[in-house]
Amino acid sequence: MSISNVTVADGNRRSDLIRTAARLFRDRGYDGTTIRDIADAVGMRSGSPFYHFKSKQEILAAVMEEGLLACLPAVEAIVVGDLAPRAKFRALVRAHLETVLAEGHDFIPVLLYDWRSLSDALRADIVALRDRYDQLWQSVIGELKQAGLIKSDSKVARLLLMGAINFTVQWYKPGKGCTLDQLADQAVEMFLP
Amino acid sequence: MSISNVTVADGNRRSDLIRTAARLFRDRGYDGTTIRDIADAVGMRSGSPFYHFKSKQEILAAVMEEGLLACLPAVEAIVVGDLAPRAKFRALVRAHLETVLAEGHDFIPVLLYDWRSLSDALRADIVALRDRYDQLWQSVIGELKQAGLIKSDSKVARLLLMGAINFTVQWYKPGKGCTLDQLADQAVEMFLP
DNA sequence: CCTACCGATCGGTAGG
DNA sequence: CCTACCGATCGGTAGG
Repeated sequence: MSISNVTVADGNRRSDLIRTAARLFRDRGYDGTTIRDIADAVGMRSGSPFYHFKSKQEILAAVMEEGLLACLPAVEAIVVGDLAPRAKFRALVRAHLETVLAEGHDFIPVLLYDWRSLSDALRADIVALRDRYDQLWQSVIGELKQAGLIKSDSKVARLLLMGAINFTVQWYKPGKGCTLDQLADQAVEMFLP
Repeated sequence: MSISNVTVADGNRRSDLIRTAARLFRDRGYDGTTIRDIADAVGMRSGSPFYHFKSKQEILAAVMEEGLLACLPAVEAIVVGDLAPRAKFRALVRAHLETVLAEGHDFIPVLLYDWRSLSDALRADIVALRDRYDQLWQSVIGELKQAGLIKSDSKVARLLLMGAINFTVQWYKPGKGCTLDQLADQAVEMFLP
């Protein structure tokens, strides 16, 4: 039981580091954030994060991995659900906006912003998860195409659509302008006839 | 005349630095590129770029400013031209794809990728140019809306559309998949009824 | 534009 | 997880 307690405590501190790093990485970028920044923000000394992670890079990878693992289930549920193509697309867009824009959801924005900062070795681990996410989108786009709601090449369509949604990270301010629901409605209305 | 020669020579070296910095910033990011990298690539010693620029930040600002100044005229010509709304939008998308994806066009991708890296003081100088560019897009979107080709809010429409196009920077590989012309056609076909 | 250099910062480590 | 530290790198500068 004491071992279990230690494990839990370690897990919490590790989670603290990941969550805090995500916020800092999102605000200042990976290179603009130092280990000291992260340690300060969670109340550790500058050397202590390396008790939980082998390197700063591994913190970045953990942020991205946790972000993907957190958002995949909801999207998978949408995809296997039996909504009509248009409604399914709307749900997908809405879920993605939540993942990317909701307060405290800093993980996927870090993935989008700082993908380049991740070393090749660690990137390989994340790519599999990212591909899974992309495939889910691809399958919904495929249904749209079959339903005649999209005419162009499915792959390019997916990339353009995800690009439009992902880029909201750069301009959307929570509480200003429209809500995420309104934004989802507008996007669907714009992209589907 | 000797003064004029010196000025020209300086201008060339300065341009070399800007162009080379743009390429390196695009490939490795602003923080991932050192002054030594840039100096090496143009055949200078590490201290010499500071003869042309006060700081690394000013090189970044110069890259972004030059990129905007270079792409504004073509877009302005399109906007004041008398194409029909749909054709005008197509021309705008095509021009923007060229700006962002054509080989050697590294300036605007740097602006998109590393906007955050620019200090507040220098960013203020660039914002005016960037706003001008955005306004040109906004006016074309406005024409689309008046023509009934777009239903949703014009500002959100512009941000989503520009996002889709800007995000191509992250996935498009010149010479692989489709050409810029095909990509422009697909985008227009997708976004307009 | 080069030489020679500095001051600061930063990721990371040894030892406890 | 802390203390104490190091080795490397980096933006930038003085003086020519």
